[in-house]
Amino acid sequence: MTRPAKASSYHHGDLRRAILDAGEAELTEGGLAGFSLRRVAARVGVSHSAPAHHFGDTAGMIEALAERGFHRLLACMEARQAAGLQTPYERLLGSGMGYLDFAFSHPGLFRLVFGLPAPPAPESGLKQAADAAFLHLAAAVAAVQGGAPLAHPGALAQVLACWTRVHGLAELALSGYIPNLADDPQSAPARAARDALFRELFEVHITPS
Amino acid sequence: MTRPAKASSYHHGDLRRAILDAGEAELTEGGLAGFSLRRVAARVGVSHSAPAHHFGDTAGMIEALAERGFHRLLACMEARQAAGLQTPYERLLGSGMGYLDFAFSHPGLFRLVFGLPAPPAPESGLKQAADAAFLHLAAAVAAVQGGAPLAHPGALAQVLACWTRVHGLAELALSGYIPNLADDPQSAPARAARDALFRELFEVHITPS
DNA sequence: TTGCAATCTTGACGCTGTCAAGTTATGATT
DNA sequence: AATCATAACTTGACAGCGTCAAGATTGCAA
Repeated sequence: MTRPAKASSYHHGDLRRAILDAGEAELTEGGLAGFSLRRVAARVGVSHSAPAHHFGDTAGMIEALAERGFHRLLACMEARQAAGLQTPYERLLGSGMGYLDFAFSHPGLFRLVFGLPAPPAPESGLKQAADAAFLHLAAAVAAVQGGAPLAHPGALAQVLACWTRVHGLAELALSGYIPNLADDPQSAPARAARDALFRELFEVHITPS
Repeated sequence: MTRPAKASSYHHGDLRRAILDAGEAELTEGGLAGFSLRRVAARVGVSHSAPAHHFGDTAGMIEALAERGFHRLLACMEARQAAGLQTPYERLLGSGMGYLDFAFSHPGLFRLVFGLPAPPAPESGLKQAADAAFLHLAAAVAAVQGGAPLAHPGALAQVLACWTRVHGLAELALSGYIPNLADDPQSAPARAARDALFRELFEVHITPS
């Protein structure tokens, strides 16, 4: 339950969340390139340095947005995994499709998240959010292989193989390098096309001749 | 043979190339985030708006750098493919390793190149450079499969599978999400570790249970 | 030699992030 | 109930940024 915004000028009530919402909207509309703390502040209707008060500086706000991004990524993967068929393999594919859903429904946020260096500080919320998303994937792979998540080095390689494949597809498709995949990315047919291509590429095995 | 820079203030001699060199250096040192036309100009020793004269605006300069980036990417792939063993499959793996070489030796340029939308204009130098890199990969895959490059839809899927795998690995490793791969990226052991992981991930096949 | 076009500089404008200082509201203490 | 420390937010200033218009310089061709 979030407190509603107040009418008075000072003490907005939930300004931190409001600024993050506005930042995400700015990211959606203009991408990371034209991102500006002052425009975010103007969109919320507060002074130009209110964001810095909550996030320190630009890097701090970017980091807070990235943490949000990881939460959204995890939510997308969980939603699609749950909607998948009942075999572990289909559920793993569902997680990958959720990964693609996130990339195409929040392209600016996706680029922001993975443009940042991996969070090093173990106690940061960003690191925890990133770990949660990674562990979701590891568990999905373990469910297919029938062992505990990341039980042995080979299991890590399996997880990394899945991750790099879906991530590479997301990045290249988002940039427009994969034909007929970036047109009207929110539509149901576009999503179906992404899913089909992901399934195909995921299973391709290049055989040494 | 490039003309040497002149001593006189006006008419530098080869300013366009000098500015691109400086821009690449700035990218290496500070990444895309802190990129500034004015610092590039200062590094070359010309006025603050000299870059704009050659590239129009910031986007124009970014685009010119991206074209350079694709050329470097192709050169890295060709170098490693030539150094590979004689089987087509090993040569394909070599191209992928060259892709990783480029990503780790020019991380800022790599991020710039693939952060841009795919070039739409067919006559642009950027589009031609991007196509050349893609065709190199398509040819390497075709050599393994024994057909002409991109002869049928299945061949395109094979190429995309290779591309998304190496690209996803490059992106995630560059961000530091893959352990023990971003430390001292230029060293020979680091490169060997990248190559080994790439080879392993490239061949992993997730089997439906 | 003259004139023109390309090359580069200079100066100005608004926008940006950041910092220091000031203003207002909250909530705990007395 | 009055006080006061503190958190929340504003205001004003500063340097750096991209971009544009105008001016200065140079090479080249006629």
